[in-house]
Amino acid sequence: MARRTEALSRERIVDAAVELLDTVGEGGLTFRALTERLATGAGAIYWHVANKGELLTAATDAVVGTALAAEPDGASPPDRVRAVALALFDAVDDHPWIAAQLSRGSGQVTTPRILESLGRQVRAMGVPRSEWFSVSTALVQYVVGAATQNAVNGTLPGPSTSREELLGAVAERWEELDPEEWPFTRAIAGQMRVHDDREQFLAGLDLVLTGIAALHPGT
Amino acid sequence: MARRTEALSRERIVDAAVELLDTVGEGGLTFRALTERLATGAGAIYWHVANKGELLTAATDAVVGTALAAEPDGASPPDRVRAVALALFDAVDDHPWIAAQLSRGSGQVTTPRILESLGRQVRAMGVPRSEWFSVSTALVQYVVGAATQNAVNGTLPGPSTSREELLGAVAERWEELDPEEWPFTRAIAGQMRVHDDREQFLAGLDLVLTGIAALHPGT
DNA sequence: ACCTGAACACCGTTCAAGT
DNA sequence: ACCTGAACACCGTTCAAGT
Repeated sequence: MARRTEALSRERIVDAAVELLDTVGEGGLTFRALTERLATGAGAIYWHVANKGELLTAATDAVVGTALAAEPDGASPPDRVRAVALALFDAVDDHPWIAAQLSRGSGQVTTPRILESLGRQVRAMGVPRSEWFSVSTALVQYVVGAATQNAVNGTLPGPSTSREELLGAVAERWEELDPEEWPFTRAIAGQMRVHDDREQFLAGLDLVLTGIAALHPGT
Repeated sequence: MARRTEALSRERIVDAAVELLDTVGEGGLTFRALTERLATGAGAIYWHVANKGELLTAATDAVVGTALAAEPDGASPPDRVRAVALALFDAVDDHPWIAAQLSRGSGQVTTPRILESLGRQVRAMGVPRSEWFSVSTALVQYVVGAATQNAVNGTLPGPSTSREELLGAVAERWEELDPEEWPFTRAIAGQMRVHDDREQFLAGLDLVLTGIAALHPGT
């Protein structure tokens, strides 16, 4: 708290950006808000950061990097895949603005982190080398895709809405669809209301892991 | 071409928005550009559309809706899953701005279309009803996630760059990484250079489909 | 080398006024 | 009911000037 006049640095700028994104959302990250928060001028920020896009990429990379920094816990390679996947899932859940970011330019920079982390487990599972690329990429796509879409579902109405209300609202909308045109979606609306996001995420991951084990039985 | 004075309508506005997004990209969709293209004033557009967000959602929904409109071709349910998945894949490939959109508010509106289309095939595969939600959701997450991330990879440098140059650039970046820190990513950099996106997308889909068949053998 | 802050060009949205 | 277009508030970025 006593850091009145700490030197401006790229790191402090990125930290402030993450804070703003977390508290005020994507629309709240503004150079004016940043200058105020950092008690400086706009030009000072531009000295350390090329533009807003680079700042968003750096913020995304910082958060994901932290989430994946620890060596993944788990007795077996599939368990470690689950650990990595959950770490990312929780990071996106805590910082929903990451979702849109990963579907933009930031993905180019940040995805390799996820690929490296998951890929090592693919290798450890004994998948033949010729399939490393295909299998690890598919795994990354499921994990990032699922985590991302989950965050989308979590941010429709006001920030005060509870998880149950949110799922209930979606379920209600689904139940009002024309049954002629939307038979399947209507049939599962009830389960939307009661499902658990993390469990569902892990269940989907199990499909992929089972598929890997079946199609590429390791050594 | 002779439609000099066609009445303004929500549909014409959305069509113009899609055109702008396709040609000038996400940053090119501007109310000024729209008014010029439609030869009208800003207020006229706001009469038919609440705001820019709604316009983006409508544009996304229109494109995805068209892509999924046809009954999916295929002899078996898995084949029809592949048909639906490829239709979406190609739509995102042709309109890369959809990727970011699906990771934002538009997902809420558009995802049910994809869920319905894929879910019907899940049902046809004989997956027990209690697993419909879990399985269909996971499938949607893989398909949307993979299609989305693929579009991210396709739009780094200028629009003139060829597919090979693009993959080559990514592969090069990966090959320059520190091998101590990035052993796996470096090991697969070569395959990044030569892989085919659609094939890779289908290979990943096969992992999921195989997992479904293994964990939820139908009737 | 690093910071200040006014200025510029541009954007989404509104609204009184028209038909 | 639908359209016009000027006006408003706000944003990202630049840059001459300072230290």
